[in-house]
Amino acid sequence: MVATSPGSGGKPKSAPSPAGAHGERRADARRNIRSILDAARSCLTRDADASVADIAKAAGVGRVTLYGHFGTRADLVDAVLTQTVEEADATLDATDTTGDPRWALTRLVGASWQIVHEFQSVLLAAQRELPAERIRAVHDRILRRVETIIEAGQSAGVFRDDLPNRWLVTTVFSLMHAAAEDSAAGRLDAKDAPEVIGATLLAALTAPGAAVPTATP
Amino acid sequence: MVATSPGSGGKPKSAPSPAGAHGERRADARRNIRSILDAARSCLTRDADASVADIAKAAGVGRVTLYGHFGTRADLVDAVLTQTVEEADATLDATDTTGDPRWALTRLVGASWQIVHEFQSVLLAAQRELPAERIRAVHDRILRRVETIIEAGQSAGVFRDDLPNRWLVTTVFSLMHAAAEDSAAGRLDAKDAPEVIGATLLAALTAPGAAVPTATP
DNA sequence: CTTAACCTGAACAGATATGTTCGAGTTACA
DNA sequence: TGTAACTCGAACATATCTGTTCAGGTTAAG
Repeated sequence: MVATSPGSGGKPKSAPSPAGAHGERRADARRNIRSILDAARSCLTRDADASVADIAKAAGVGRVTLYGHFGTRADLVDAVLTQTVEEADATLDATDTTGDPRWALTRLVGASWQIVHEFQSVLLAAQRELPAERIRAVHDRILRRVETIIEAGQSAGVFRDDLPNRWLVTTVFSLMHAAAEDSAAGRLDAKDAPEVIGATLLAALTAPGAAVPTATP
Repeated sequence: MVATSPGSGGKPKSAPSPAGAHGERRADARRNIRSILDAARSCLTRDADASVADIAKAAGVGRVTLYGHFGTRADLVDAVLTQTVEEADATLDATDTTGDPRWALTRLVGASWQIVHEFQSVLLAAQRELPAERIRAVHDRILRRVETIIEAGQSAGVFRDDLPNRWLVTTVFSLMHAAAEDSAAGRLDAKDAPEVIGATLLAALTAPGAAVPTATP
């Protein structure tokens, strides 16, 4: 037996917990986990259906080793998604979300676009393997960020208040990912995307009766 | 041999063409094709990953019979998608798209919603099996319809002209399907959807500097 | 009625994954 | 340097689905 603790007798799936609790693995193990995660992201970015074997090979690691760290393909995909989203979240941490909520949103879109665009395929893989609620949960922090900006805009009277906020958040995400798809299909130039998305969202969030803001200053 | 003409020697896939050209099949064959198509739509609506065996059983037909009519699972999914979209297109034919393009669009959204909502899972199945370009092609007529309304709105000066039209079309579709997902996840009441989508789109399509229209008269 | 089209279940062929197990070899680390 | 953690490849065990073939039974249609 490698690392799977044979404690409980249930399904041995998705519980390769190696040492005690976490983080106390050997140096080479940690190194391999990194390699696997990197390779997985790289492979899934190119092909959302990349097999575990492909990923292991790309990581320069045996398939068995991979399964020693990730009990299931789904676990691996989950880990990659989580890591990627956390990275995006870190980027957003460095983004100014103060001032006029309209430009705050514009900045947020601009900062997110790169990652949404590049790792679109990872999300696709997740959508095929993970339950929708899980994906939603992973995005929770980012979702909240968007909601906060929307609420700020509503308080400031520059964003509409006549639709459910959850829907407005959905709108933001939906258009970002739609742009990523259009970009992948060659229907939208990636470099134009942030501006296009921003312009669309700014209008979409404007209250009926109010004027759509013209351009980001 | 059942119906597959052994004419050419290439791959016998996706070419179960039975009789001469088309339509000249026996009555029971036509009946079964209908059953299969209906069952497939029903099954795929509940589960986008429904197997061919499930569909055949639901259709009250042997699996072999199914393969006699549809060379491949992909062919079947394609047929179901095509039929569904054509149905939607027929509905849109009965929809008034004259008059103010803003309300024409609202009406179009309202007429489409029911089908988009109900058969969302069929689209999902198609996205897993068919190339994106094919899906796009199937939607061609509907896509064009939307584009026509957008152009009309631009000519009338009520829709924005500062973004690529293709993107505006994408926006319309994206929000419709996002609403379907939100609805399936219980985040949006299906009966509110047409109004919510319409209100969002009307704003999104408004030109910078102009006022967002208030409500459908 | 006669025949060719059609249907049938069962069984075969094959691909393609995912996980797991094994025995033996490395490597980190105290 | 000893030992436990870790890794390796290969093979095994499923599983699951897609397509295909067969041999014989129905049914539509002229």
